[in-house]
Amino acid sequence: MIFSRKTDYGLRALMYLAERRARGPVTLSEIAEKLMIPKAFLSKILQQLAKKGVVRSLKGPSGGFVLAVEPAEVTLQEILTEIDGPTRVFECFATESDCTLYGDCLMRDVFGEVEDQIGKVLARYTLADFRYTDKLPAKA
Amino acid sequence: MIFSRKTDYGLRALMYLAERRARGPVTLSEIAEKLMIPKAFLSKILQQLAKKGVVRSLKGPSGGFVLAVEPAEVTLQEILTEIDGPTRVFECFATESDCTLYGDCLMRDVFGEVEDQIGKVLARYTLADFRYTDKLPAKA
DNA sequence: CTGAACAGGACCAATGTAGTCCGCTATTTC
DNA sequence: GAAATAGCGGACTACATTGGTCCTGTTCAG
Ligand code: FES
Ligand code: FES
Repeated sequence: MIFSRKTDYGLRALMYLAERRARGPVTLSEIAEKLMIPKAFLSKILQQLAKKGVVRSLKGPSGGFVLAVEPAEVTLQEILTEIDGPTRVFECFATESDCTLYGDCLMRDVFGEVEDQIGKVLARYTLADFRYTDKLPAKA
Repeated sequence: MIFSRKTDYGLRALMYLAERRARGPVTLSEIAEKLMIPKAFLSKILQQLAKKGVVRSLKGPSGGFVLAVEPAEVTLQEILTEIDGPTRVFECFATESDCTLYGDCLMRDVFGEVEDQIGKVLARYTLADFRYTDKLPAKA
């Protein structure tokens, strides 16, 4: 019951890209380094987001990644769905055998409601609500 | 992002116990068989719930498990927390190194809000809202 | 043409979940 | 006070998912 590390990485990378959007493509290496995310792993995540059209990727020298959407136009819900698939909260494990035994089992409804509420919250925020602030760590 | 099978098993077992409450202790074997849950696994779950005081366990012949609380007094939220721990939805993976870099990172708040909403829904239902109905499968 | 940069497939490691086994202890019943 | 019954609890295994690596392309600016 937790969003994956992939989600965290992806979201933070998008924040970073949102901030640099005007300044042209940002390389994988830069993002990975600044955000301390394993490069090869982040590569997969960005590839995935590129396929979904959230970012655009440019090959070759002076290439990199650019945010392909208006930060204010893309909700957290959309992002999380694109990274990790739809937010599912419950799966009836009795399905095959005896879910039918429970004609009035409320679990379906309760957890459906839970999913709706999660969706509602996530849909209220967009990338524009998040800022990557590049200040130095307090401890330094 | 899904509630565990353990949760499903535990919840269904509690429903069953709620239904049989008046008729004295129910053995592990009976619950496991009726609900098609691996016996040894269910044993662990019920042990856990026994320690938390949700069920009471009686050893020896004619022993078994009895629900120790009023079905209407225990919310889904409490049950799920007792089975799987508090519902956490997000964990900042940047914590040690650079979470402090993001003084105004909203993730904490957004996901906190998500957790609140989940809690609210789950707190609205109690065991009494669920019924274990022992009818035969439609297909039979 | 060359080197910077992403693409993508195969692969590996760590983690957590699901599930098993077995000897131990408590309780009842005779 | 046996013997049978039922839960306890620790150690263990199996499996799936997630997190992460590596290496060989392909594309493209200069
Ligand atoms: S038994 Fe299938 S949803 Fe409740
Ligand atoms: S960086 Fe830690 S919560 Fe956002």
